[in-house]
Amino acid sequence: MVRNMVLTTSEIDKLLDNAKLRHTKQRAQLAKMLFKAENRHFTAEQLHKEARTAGHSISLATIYNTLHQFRGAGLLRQVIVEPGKVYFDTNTEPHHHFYIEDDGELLDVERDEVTIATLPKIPKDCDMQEMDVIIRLRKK
Amino acid sequence: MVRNMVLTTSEIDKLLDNAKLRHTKQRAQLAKMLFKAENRHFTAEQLHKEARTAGHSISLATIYNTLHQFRGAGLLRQVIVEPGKVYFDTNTEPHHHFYIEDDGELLDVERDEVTIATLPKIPKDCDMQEMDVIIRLRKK
DNA sequence: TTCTTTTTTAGAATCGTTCTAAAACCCTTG
DNA sequence: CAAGGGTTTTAGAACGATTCTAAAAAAGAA
Repeated sequence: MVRNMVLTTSEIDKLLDNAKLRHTKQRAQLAKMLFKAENRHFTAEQLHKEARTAGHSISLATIYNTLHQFRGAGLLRQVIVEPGKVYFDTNTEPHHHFYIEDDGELLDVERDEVTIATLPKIPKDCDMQEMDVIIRLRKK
Repeated sequence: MVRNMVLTTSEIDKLLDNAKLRHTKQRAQLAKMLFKAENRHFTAEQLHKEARTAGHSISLATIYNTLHQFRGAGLLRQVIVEPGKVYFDTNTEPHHHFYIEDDGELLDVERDEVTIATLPKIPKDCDMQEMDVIIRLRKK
């Protein structure tokens, strides 16, 4: 996917097509906000506020619906680091996270910055889904 | 700490002393339920139900208060694997987790079953607090 | 015992998230 | 372009886990 700038209208059309989602104003606006050059971490509330600030009137319910649809389409990933709050991440490549507990900030850790030499034996009746590595930090 | 069986009354006294908590019926009952030979994972609700089944009448508020106090004393650790639900773990040694998504079950992974050869550079204004490794599994 | 402080408690409040059902929208087809 | 049928959006209610509140109970000190 092209991500070195804000997506053009036709790129958004393509993105929604690939995700098998109908084209609506709200989904296009959110896609445009989210899929830019830089990956980002955010919560539903944060995105809602940001959308309102940008002049888009999108209900919170639609934010949640759309985030889950984008996630289902593999465009977003969930990160769970704190009780009672879900972060979303536009970086869907395998990677890890720093979590700065003081201000609730998430930072990506590239996959090759953590080398995992041994993995435990997976219980034989299970398949591995994914591995999350979260390094919790505190400001000095 | 002795943990190869149910704690005796005097061991519970010692545990509460070390934690700098006053001795109350509820804290003693919960300590007795939690700190046994086997480490365990549980939520506040689960423990509440279990306490009622065991014939102890402990309010949910007290369960939450006590779990946080035990955690503050280093007797419990929190594990966050699912939005909107906190697990507690009696194993406070550094270790990792399998999380079986189908039934919400947590399993310990001993520290030495995962070898982490390289760690990322910690941002210079931060200290590492802890590292959580969660391996998500799904039943075949 | 009596006094003071701490703990427990039931229930209200809160927070993030999901649900509901009605209105708005989108996409045909005639 | 109008009508019709399926989707999407929406406001607000509902929900589940957790925290708060303020009053009653228990603990410890004197």
